[in-house]
Amino acid sequence: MAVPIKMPRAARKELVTLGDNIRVARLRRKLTAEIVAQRAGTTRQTIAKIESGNPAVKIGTYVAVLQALGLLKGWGDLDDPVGEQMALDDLPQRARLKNG
Amino acid sequence: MAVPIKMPRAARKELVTLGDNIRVARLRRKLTAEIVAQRAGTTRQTIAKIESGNPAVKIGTYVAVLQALGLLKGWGDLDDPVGEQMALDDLPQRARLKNG
DNA sequence: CCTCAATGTTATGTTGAGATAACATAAGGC
DNA sequence: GCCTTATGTTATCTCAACATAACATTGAGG
Repeated sequence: MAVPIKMPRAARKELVTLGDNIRVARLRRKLTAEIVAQRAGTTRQTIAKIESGNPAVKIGTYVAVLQALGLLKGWGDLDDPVGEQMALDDLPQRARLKNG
Repeated sequence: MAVPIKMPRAARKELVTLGDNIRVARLRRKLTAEIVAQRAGTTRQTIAKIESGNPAVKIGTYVAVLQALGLLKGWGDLDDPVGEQMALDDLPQRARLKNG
């Protein structure tokens, strides 16, 4: 029960992919869900949720699991196709809509 | 109040980086937090939490925000340094500890 | 195969995430 | 500088995520 949550297909698919990758990484390392759970400070059941792509899991738990598997480095670096230019310092601190 | 949550430094840092990247992407697109929140089906406050790297946010919300900014594609594809080889099909379905 | 550990599944209680709302502050365009 | 509005901040309430626990199933190895 507890149908995971309503989400756009593309988004859900991406989470399932991430979950699959995490599971593969875990099995490659021959680690049980229990062990990874302990290392990440969570439970076996939550690991299962992550590996199944359940969107209702805190990102902090995801990150802890990635770290437990040695997959964390550079994870937060998403490259933006839109922004070849402009770093945070060069951007306005606020967005302003058209007729403001 | 509400100190975000206890986490390893590296993990926290990675989340802050992700949040920064999301903020930059939003500002580049000249979108207000309010607009992004609507598109992602959440609230302005939660967008703020994400951009500040708060680990206590559901990953589903993160994904929805990434999608709202056009940053979703390929996000779930993390490359595992350990596994040059072996796909999911070739792996045992369960991990088995040493003296099993 | 036969065993046992790893995983699936379900139930329950607690705690905090997140929605909602209201007010304060400050950035940006004019 | 003004004025508008994006964002910061705080408070309250609800509901579900997560931990815990107990039982069922199934795969990996000997």
